Amino acid sequence: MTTLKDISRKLSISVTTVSRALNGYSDVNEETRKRIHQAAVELNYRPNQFARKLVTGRSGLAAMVLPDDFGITTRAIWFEILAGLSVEFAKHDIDFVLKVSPTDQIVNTYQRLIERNAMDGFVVIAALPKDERVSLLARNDVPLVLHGRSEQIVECPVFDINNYELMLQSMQHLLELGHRRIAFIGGPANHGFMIDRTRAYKTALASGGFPFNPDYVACGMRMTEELGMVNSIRMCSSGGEEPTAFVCGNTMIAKGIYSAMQVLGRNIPEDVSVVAHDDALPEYRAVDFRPALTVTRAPLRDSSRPLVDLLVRRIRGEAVESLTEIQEAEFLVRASTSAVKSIA
Amino acid sequence: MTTLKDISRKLSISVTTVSRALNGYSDVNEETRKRIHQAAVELNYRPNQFARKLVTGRSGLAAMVLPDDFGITTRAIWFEILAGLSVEFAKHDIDFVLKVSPTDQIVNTYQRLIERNAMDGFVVIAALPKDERVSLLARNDVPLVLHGRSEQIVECPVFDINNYELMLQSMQHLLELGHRRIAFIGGPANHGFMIDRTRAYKTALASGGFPFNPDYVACGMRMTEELGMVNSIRMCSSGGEEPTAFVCGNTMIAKGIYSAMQVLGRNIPEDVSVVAHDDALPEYRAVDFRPALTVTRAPLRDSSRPLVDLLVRRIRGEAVESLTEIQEAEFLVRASTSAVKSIA
DNA sequence: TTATTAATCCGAAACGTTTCGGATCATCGT
DNA sequence: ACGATGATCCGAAACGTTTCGGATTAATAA
Repeated sequence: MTTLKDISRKLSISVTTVSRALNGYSDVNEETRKRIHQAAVELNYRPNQFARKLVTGRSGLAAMVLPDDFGITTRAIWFEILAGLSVEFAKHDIDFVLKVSPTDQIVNTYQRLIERNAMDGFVVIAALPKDERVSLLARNDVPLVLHGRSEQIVECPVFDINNYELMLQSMQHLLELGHRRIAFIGGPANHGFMIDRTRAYKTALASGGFPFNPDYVACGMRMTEELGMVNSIRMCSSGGEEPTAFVCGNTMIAKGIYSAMQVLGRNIPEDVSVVAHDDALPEYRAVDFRPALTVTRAPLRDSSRPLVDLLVRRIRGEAVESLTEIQEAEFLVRASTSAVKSIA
Repeated sequence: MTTLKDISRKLSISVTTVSRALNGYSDVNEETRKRIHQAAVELNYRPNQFARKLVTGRSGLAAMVLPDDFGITTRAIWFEILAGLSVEFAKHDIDFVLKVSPTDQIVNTYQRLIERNAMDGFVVIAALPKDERVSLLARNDVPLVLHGRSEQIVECPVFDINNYELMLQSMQHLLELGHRRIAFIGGPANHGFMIDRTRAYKTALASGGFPFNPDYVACGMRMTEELGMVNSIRMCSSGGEEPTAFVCGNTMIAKGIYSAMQVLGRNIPEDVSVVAHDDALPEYRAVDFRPALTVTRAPLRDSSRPLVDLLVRRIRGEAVESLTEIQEAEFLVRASTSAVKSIA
């Protein structure tokens, strides 16, 4: 392993100057900088990040901690997120460490990580309105980036998609098609994105002058096929007025509804329209649904870059006010929605 | 952040002694060790792993690098592995870093990681008989643990399930039920585990005196439902003699075969028997198949602990000869296998 | 000419550990 | 009484960086 001292010796230049040359300080002659750089590549020099950490306080490590029961979603989706983060962090020369912890130990895990003081920052997914993780990190002044907005007044960078707007779009589309009894099968009621979407759902109904029926909205901890299946079946066989359209928190839920409708002998979109939010998961491609699924689309893949960029800028000490990014979703009308059946 | 020096000052004991006390050396009085420990918890002392790394050379970091196209399997399964590794490493106070890299850049990624010299070790999954990753790591003398056996003569700890034996068991079961035309739908032909299983497949046939028919074995890069589906359909509609039984590389493939058989109007197990190897993935529970699936079972979850333990022991410098662990699979007969239909 | 200034460079300290090579002191065997 | 032994402790160096506070020289301004 070659060190600064090796370069220093080889060139008869002080370690200080070698360090400053390599770090781009202005007080080193262009000529000697060249020589130093050249020697560095010749000797295949790699700075020792641990020595550096010791003096700068930055380790080149960022972490994410996940619940071992996979929380709101599935393994596949967590992996999608992890993979994206890993490659984006790598672009900034940051190693991405993954912590998995029993759900009831999550806060303790954060606590220990904070105490060890080894991570430059954290990414926190699926913010709750009052999020203990967030307040803990913020209180200890460790950089974090948040996926999903939080009610807390905490100075940290945030990335989110515009959940309110995308829900509004879906609803307007369905309302224009004449639907009135629109069901909403979403995710965990306490999460920020669900709160936004539910608000938009109610707003859209109200702005059309239509009643809000609580029986038409279903929440569930895990946004899976099963959730879509059991809730759509329940809603369609309660004996009361059935919904004529479903809007789904994601494409997995939609998949469940497709199965349910097949079981119940309902046709999409003739009998019931379906629209979903699409995170663009390769395993659940909305275009491959039969019929192809109408969606609001915001690829999960696309969120890793902004998340990482925001966190890196925070770590570098940029002002937090500028560090908020809201992404709009695309709206893609396909074959799963059509005008409501006239009530013969 | 409290350091050794703080404890040292508070107790008027040298930094050396504090360090040695905390690290369990024998040359410190039991009484003072007590005082030191107490002060350590009072001050909430956490050793600075970077300072430690600087002098010991160990960083408390272990890594795994994955292809961004997910290689032989699915996101969900990679996540299952990652989660297991993360919690097991945590037990040894090691942070687990995840690297995702374009498939054709994997070796470069390893190269860079080795040069940076920041990782204490690597875990390498799905060994190829001649594996460039393995030889690269071994050549640079960095600790690794291998999942799956490799032909290479490289001194590294290995964990594997007994692929040969489990295949033999499945085959014997089917042969005893009278099956002769047994198809094998497995994974990528170049991987160690496939080589072992294929060898067992042939051995079993040969030992019964039955012919090996290459049309009955199908390999594929990705062991998914699709692989099971298309290959079983192909085999059952080629016009020639159809297989009476399938053995599958995993339960996803079996799921694909179940779908295919339904499409083709075949009944399991009346028309065709199915047995699979079961990694115990929560999303594909063999007992939940209809009919319940006969399997050889070796939970993937169970592999993280031995993998991590082996790597940790290797890092600590234990002799490598002892560091090989082969796990036997359970054999569970359920409803998907039955005696072959008599050729009326 | 002389004091300033700018351009380059460098010594030494610091970050928080671990570890080598003793030092000190009481006890023990003879 | 005296060297040996064992128990307990410690100073200082080392790991590889960064950075503070100058030092040196040459060019510029007065």
